[in-house]
Amino acid sequence: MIKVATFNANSLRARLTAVTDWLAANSPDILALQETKVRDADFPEEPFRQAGYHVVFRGEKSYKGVALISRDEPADVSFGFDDGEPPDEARLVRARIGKVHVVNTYVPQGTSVGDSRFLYKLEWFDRLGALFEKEYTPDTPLLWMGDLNVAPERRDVYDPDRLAGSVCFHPEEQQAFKRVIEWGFEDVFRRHCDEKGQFSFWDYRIPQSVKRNLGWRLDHILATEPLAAKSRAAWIDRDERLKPRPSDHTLVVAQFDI
DNA sequence: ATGGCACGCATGGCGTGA
Repeated sequence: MIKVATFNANSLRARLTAVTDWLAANSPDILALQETKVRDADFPEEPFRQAGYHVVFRGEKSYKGVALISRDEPADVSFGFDDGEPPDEARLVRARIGKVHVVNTYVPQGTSVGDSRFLYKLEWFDRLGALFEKEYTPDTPLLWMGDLNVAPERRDVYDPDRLAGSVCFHPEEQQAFKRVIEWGFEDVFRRHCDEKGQFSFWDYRIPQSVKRNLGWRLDHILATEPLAAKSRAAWIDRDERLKPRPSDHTLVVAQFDI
């Protein structure tokens, strides 16, 4: 069995102890991090090495940043897109880890509907779809995980009527996301849990948002069909979000029998 | 009521996040 997880840390340095404690307590084989908010020269590699993990990362000052933390040494590591447009390396890292290919993305949040950054987000999904098309096949044992910044369905936000048309819960984003999925992914979390009210993000600004469960499901673990068929469990670690000084996201976890 | 809170920064207010 292998265990994989994804986590938007909202600053790795602010969350370093939380992440290393979580690794020690949960022993995942692969952890995908987003929003590390640290330039490569300042990345805290040593605590992960001491914990027995390999780590590859790409970040920039203050914003963005992705990392892959793994028991096995990652092979064929690459960052960003290679499609002639700006590569946006601090949002995409991919590698082969053991028998599995992993793509870890921090999809642009989009700022607000109509903003140029919202259009960039929609294009970003198209670029990602082209990357999957070019680099993999749906038969590849492939994991796509990360902060994808889209709640795909009504059951994935706390108040779908109120939030209808909001950034991260907008039909155009959902369609762009769905187009990528239709290339050959299955939502591994949804394979194991179809309840509403299963969230991975709760806004800091809403009082008692976690206890009131006013959240969004924005962080996802998807897999191609041959790999999804081997998944045995998936869950959201809500308790981590209830600890002191949390990220505004929490971890999504899945296990595979491989 | 479109607020709030957390983070990083050649900080003391601002841009960003979602």
